[in-house]
Amino acid sequence: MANELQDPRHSSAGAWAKRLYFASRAVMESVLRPYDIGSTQWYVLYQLTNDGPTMQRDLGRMLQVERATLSGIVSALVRKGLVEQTPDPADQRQRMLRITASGLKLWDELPDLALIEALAFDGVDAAELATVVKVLQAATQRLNNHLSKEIVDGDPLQP
Amino acid sequence: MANELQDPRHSSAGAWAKRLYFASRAVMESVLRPYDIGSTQWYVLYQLTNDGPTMQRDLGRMLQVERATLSGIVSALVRKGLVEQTPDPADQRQRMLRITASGLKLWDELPDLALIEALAFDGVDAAELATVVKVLQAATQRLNNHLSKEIVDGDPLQP
DNA sequence: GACAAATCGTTCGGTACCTAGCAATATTCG
DNA sequence: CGAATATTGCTAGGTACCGAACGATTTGTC
Repeated sequence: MANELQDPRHSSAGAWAKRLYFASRAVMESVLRPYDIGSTQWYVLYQLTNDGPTMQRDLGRMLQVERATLSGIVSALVRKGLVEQTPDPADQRQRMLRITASGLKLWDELPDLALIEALAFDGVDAAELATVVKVLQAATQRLNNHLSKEIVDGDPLQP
Repeated sequence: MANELQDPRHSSAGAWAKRLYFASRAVMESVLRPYDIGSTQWYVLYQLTNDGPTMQRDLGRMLQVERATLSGIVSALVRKGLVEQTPDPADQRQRMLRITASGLKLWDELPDLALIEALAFDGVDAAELATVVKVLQAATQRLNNHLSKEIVDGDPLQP
């Protein structure tokens, strides 16, 4: 992101969004390290445990992650024997993901990561939190809009 | 981050922080793609152009990036011939980074990335923006504190 | 002066993210 | 029906991040 410019940048909301993201990931990964899984792998296990077998395609949408990315994450879990990946009989293009017995066993040992979110925003005023969500959401949308327009119009940042 | 849980998570401030970070990076990278450099590589060029030759050690602190990470970024820039890395005569452990003529030439062609930050938060109320920074900063700090304590106390999330 | 400790950069292995392009399979439409 | 199109997942190659371990060098201390 290169957001640590002296000027407006190192104290900007964007820079803090990045820092929070990395701090949050660092906590999750330090908690998960002993179990040898990463933060997104954790979510896949969460999903498969709580909602049962899921199509890889649908999981990608829930996670908002590209197919290529999820492909790597799933293959890591399959390699570790925690998840089973089988072709869907109805549509051979799709893959069905299912947690294995070994995956379920690991899941039961895992600490509750939801506490991290609680820890981060503990005691913050609800109205302020709502403002944060509103502003970040709006900013994200503006950037994403810009991104789509760019494809059509060329690069508006370079007049 | 695995922050897209149905429950409180996919609408939480933490999840939006992640989304904003990635949206912001996506915009930067789409702008920089034609020039074949990444967002952090851009910052290194920015620094070397504006503040002159810099120690790799100091650059790491400015960017708040681990030595291992910066090492890779610098070697990518050196490979592309944009940056020159030489040992500091005074302290042979340290490396001095300097932009090359070719790097300077590229820099002059690059669009102004500062506009991205402006675009994202355009028209947002200043007071709200201040709240966002305050909350994100506090949350980051809580997580980082937790991280340091964890090393001493073991894992407080797992009672 | 010599040995221990700290610092700096690199390499290695891992996670998570992306685009681009490919192969296999489904679907749509003439 | 059969050809064009869309969807799904994969690989390859790139960026950006981390921790751990290693070598080289400097600093601190006895």
